[in-house]
Amino acid sequence: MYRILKNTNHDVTVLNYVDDSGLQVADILVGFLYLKFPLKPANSNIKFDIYCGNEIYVKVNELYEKDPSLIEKRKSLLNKLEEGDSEITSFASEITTKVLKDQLKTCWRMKARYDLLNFESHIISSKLWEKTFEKMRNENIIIKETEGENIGCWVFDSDDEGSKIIVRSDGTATYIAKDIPYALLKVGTIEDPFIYQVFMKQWDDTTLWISTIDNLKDTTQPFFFPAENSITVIDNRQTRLQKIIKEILNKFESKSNRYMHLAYGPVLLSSRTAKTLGINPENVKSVQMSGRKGIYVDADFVLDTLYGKAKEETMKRNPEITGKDLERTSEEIAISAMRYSLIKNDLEKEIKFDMIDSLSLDGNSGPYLQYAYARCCRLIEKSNAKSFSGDVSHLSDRIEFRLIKHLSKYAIVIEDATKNMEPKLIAQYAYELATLFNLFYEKLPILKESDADISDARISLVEAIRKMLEINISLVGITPLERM
RNA sequence: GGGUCCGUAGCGUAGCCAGGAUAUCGCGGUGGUCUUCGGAACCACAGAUCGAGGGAUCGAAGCCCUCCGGGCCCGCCA
Repeated sequence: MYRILKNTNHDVTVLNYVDDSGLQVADILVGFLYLKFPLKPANSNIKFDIYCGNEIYVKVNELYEKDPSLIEKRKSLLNKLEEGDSEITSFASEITTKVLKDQLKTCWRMKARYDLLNFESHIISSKLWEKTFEKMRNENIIIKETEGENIGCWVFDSDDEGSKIIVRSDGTATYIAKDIPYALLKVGTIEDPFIYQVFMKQWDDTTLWISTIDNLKDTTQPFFFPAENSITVIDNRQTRLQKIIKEILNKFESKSNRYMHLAYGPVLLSSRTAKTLGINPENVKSVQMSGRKGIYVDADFVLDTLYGKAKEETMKRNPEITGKDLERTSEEIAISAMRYSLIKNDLEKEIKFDMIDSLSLDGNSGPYLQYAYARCCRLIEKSNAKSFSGDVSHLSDRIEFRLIKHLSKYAIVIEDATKNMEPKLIAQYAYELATLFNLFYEKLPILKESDADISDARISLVEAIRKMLEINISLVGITPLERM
């Protein structure tokens, strides 16, 4: 969506909310401090984020059942984190930063990019949460329960979602609580308290900023808030919580129309793929992933496998591509296969991930689009055409008319995709264009055409297709390749 | 139980919101195209009572109702 909005002249800022506090951080700390997990994984090929998330986190959670004293240790760590114990806090920050950097590597590999990282821990330490809590109390948006099972908690009573605890009876803020000031910040109801610093440069040469608690007042500060419209992109399992947040925004000011939840469906594992991971689902079509249970496939593994296949194919077809070019080409093919499979269907529909099906580079796939583009490029290159002034009136075949008609729908498709937030429309449009082109290529001679007028017209048509493919596949984050 | 989303060939999907004629595409299957403009391609065939039933309509996969089946949400977890 970032690419689509940006290219339709919207001023877009991409925020990434980093969940760097709470229980899961304490779990990892228990692993390092009490269970004496080494600071570096024994196998140096394992990324640090995977090490923490899939080894330490899993083991620690298993051990809680056998050794309840660990739970006490976690609680004491959590308290120290919330009180800001300097030794524990800085260790935690060291760990979460390392995890974050490794997670970003994978995101970047898939061509995601961000403008700003916001940290959950900063929502607390900047007093943003405190101010929001005070406001909500003052305006009676939340009330303190004096009886019943939620006694002592601050609760929001939603009109149609029931009541929701915002602050626990021990005074700590729940998960949803920290989303409220963040939402208020986005629409501009509260002032931005953060100071920003450059975190690093990204793959697309843009700057990634982070909020910081350090004092850097002399530096030039960028402005990130407020936004005219904010789009919160999150799993459709969070729909209920997002509705509650919207409702709370409305209690402050009627700005909730500027806050929208763009939901997407989760990636599930096909039962076939789940079986290969040792789970035996009975009569079930798909299985939810769970890091804690070890039921998952990780993105890097899939990309690495795709990369291997793409490399093999590329070497077979294009022996002259070698070295860095070969690596780059194979990587771009792998990424296009993955990205396209994630966006070609409805955003809200769950994605059934199957290890075997997803490794296919044929049919309705990202590489198919790249292939059509590469074919266009080679035709243009071989034609030695300097300009494209072929006369369309020389075109007369039905397939040529269909192509021209399809090309002309471009603006409508982009508008539709943008207004309705449906990136799949662009993917589908590009796929149909590629399909029509392949048919055209198969049925009609282009360079071989003996009539020069017709040939020129067809070359011009190919150039139009090439350009349109380039624009559209780029919009969905696929890199056009001249050779593959 | 309440809310919500979904059910289209063996599998995965488009079309549904803004109703029109023989329901899209891919994978898989079968059979073809090929002295190649690069076969990651193209063509053909087989494969679907669009979950079931009812309703309004000249007309329903689509809209309304009922039922059946399934997912997700309904934590002082995040």
